[in-house]
Amino acid sequence: MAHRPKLSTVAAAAGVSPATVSQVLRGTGRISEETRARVLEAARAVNYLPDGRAAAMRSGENREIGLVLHHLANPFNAELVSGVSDRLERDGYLVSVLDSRDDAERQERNLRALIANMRGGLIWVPASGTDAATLDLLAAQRLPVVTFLHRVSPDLDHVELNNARALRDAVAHLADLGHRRIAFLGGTAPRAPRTDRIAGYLAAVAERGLGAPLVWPCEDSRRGGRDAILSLRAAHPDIGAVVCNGDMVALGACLGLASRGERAGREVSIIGFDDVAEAALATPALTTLSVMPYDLGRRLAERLLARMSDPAAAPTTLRIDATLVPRDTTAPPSPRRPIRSRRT
Amino acid sequence: MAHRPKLSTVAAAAGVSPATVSQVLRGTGRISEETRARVLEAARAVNYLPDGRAAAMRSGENREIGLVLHHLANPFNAELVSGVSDRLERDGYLVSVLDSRDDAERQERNLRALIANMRGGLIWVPASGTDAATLDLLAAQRLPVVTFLHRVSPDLDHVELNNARALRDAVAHLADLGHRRIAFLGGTAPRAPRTDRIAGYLAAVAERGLGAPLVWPCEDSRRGGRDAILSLRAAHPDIGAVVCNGDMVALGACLGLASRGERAGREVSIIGFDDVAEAALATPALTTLSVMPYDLGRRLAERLLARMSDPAAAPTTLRIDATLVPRDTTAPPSPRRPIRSRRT
DNA sequence: CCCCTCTGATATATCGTTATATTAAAGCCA
DNA sequence: TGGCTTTAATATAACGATATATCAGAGGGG
Repeated sequence: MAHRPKLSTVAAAAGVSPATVSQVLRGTGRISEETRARVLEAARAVNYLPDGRAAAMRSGENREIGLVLHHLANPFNAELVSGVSDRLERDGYLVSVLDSRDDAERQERNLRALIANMRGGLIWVPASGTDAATLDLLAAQRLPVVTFLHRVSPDLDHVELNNARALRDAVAHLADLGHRRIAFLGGTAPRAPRTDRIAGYLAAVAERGLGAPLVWPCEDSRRGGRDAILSLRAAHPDIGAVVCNGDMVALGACLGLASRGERAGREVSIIGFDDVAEAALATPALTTLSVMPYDLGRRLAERLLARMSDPAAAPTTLRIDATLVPRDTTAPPSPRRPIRSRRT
Repeated sequence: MAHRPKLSTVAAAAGVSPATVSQVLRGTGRISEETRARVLEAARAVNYLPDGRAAAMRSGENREIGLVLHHLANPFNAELVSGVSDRLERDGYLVSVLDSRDDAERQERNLRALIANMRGGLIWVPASGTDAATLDLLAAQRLPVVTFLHRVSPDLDHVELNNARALRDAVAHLADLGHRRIAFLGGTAPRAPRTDRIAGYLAAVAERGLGAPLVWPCEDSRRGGRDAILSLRAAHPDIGAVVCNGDMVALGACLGLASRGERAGREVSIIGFDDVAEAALATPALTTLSVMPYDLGRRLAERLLARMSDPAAAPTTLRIDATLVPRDTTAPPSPRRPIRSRRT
């Protein structure tokens, strides 16, 4: 057998017509038990797998879902992917993941290829610099889309975090511990998730009457966080607590403190954002704002399924609250007061 | 316009036949400059994107590549994905990533869906428990495949690491520093990459005439490494150095030591495997066996491209050497002798 | 002035499925 | 026995693109 088996291969092997094979495999139409068995056996024997493209083209159905995000290496995203996949695979969908690396041009390429090749639906964390042309393109394809984190259009279903509230909670936690000078650390982009967080941070600092706010930008990565905490410590030794724009930044900051012989939760209190698996595991364990990425993925998937089943419904927005998980990197500001590690 | 634009939509808009539109977009046939311009303008105006499925079906070409691996959350894999994608996107392919989570059943489902929907090629890290039926299925589809890490068939192109040699280098490095009792930490599966590493480890220990070897299994994750180093320290306090089955295990082991108030490179020397980005960044910086995952991804991609361009060629095997990168978690076994942090 | 080539466009068949229409055979009832 | 329903299978026409064949008209040469 020189080529891959197709419907007619199975038909020939079973001695029936291609139409019959299709009906057997799809479970439609009237087929006698005897031919059904013969067809199934033949399909198994030649290792037949249907060509989903042809099937999808004819039937109009499509069970492929694209998931486009920024940065696969971030464990938050890895957990999100698991949540999305588990939920959608349960309904027989195939989820393929693309990493735009937050580059609008790569994202555009990826989306074009994705749309060209799979027509089911899209879960999308838009990259910075996403332009209107990309949105027009998506709209024209009538593809069910759910955006996450960054809203790019009022016409698309959207899921986002309640960032302002989360930051308020974080600042409140630190203020309750007795901290007066609290900085916000991380990010550089002047767009929605980060600006919302900063707004929440500034509002909370003002409400509580705390010391002058300080926004200290850095790349959102472990390395960025490590370098930033060092420059921050050098420039503002009086900062006693830091809320970070993500766990990777926070863990990087912990590393930075460690390299100075200091320790998060002693000289400086640190709060992350995301609650990646590593946060509970680190030493000291990271206090962070948990959004349960796996569960979030599931909810994103369900939004998309809802959209696919009713393409005409009005666009929805879902806002998810983060909950503060106190661990060992936050403590009262008493100088030189070591804390005992709480096991996790 | 109620539906997504297709070739005939563009044709109508430009006042030409669908065949002409196809020729313009594909750059084939003879088309006057004037109609070409009109067609391109029309395609842009209606936001046309070709249906790749129909095109692929007719032309037999396919520019979709699947990448199936174990565990997206491991940064090693994230870097690998980048390398693969960058190389293949350069040639106009779409790479979609699936995570089998090392579960043979999920892998089988994923592969079936993948093969059904995309017909270009596959880069595959087979899960444990991959069975012959899966291999038969793949073989019957005549899909170009490159396996990575785990060889499952002599008929498929394969890329693997020279694990035995890498472990030998690691043990040699520790022995040269003066260590006598060295353990191997990590993994549980009794299959190829790990058994090769253990074999190399045992051989090196024997050759060097070191103290009794010790294989200490654990889950290959940060958590697994952390827990394992604690139980290992408790059971065998005389072990002075550990070679780990991956950087995640090694970094976990460092965390475990830290939670005891110890430090990798002081009480115990630790060597990882993979050289993920975090390794150089951690405090202390992790000594590890580097395989340059990004570059490795590129090489995998090139293997696959070669296979796709010549499906009849004999299957090849590529064996990649890891190089030891000494950083701060390895040092002479002198008790209580702190080492200076080497910046990276 | 007719035949031939060249150009630029269109008509048609095809890829591998599935949905629908159609047919062949069998069973039933009067 | 003849018409009518029921069952089980097949024939046929799409889906949206591309490859190939075809065609109409312009220009050129004898």
